[in-house]
Amino acid sequence: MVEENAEITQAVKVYKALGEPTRLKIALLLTEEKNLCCSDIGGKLESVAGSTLSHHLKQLTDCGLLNLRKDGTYIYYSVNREMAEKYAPYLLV
Amino acid sequence: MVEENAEITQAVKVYKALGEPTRLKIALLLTEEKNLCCSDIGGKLESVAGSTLSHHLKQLTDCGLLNLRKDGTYIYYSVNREMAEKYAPYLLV
DNA sequence: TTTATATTTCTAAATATATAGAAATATTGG
DNA sequence: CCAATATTTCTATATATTTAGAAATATAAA
Repeated sequence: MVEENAEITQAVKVYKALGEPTRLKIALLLTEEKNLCCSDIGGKLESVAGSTLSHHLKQLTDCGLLNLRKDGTYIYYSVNREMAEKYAPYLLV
Repeated sequence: MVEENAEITQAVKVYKALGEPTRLKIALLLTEEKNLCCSDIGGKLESVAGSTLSHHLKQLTDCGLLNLRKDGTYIYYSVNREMAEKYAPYLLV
């Protein structure tokens, strides 16, 4: 019998985060170009409201796929390579 | 500007399929034990209706992650290793 | 052919998710 | 301090997903 455990819960979170077009694009963007902030990312996607973007970035960071670095008013995001390698090396060009 | 293309659409499908606990468990089950049929799988999961299982298996096969082989009344499923290697080698123990 | 078993399709309901506007919070620069 | 900019939180709505019962379909075995 397969059970729900922390391992599975974690993997599901990561794959759920990647299983949505805007979020997958964000992850791909950040493998090409490191350290983009929320509004940089918004500028590279077609018409996404800031609040929407914020929710997507939260999911991507909550599952551990993105790292963030605060610098003043800005928050710079980058892909956590260990996580990408473990769950989705597809992301890593 | 990041655009929606066939590549991204395909990857989103795969990750969406894996981003749900029951489906991830099915995928993991099938990497351990090849060629299980729908009801075998049902027997290894906790209380999932046949119709529900059928929908999950459809999503997993539609995105290309599972192969199927019909044999009489049964349909045997197995993981498509190329796909798993490309998108989610995490699955492959 | 009838029966039993496996799987799918149809349908409906409950739940979850994506979306964005408005207000709130945070930080920098003037 | 005040104004400008970045991001988040709150709230609501539209859409999508998960779920399963019942009926339908398919195949094999008696």
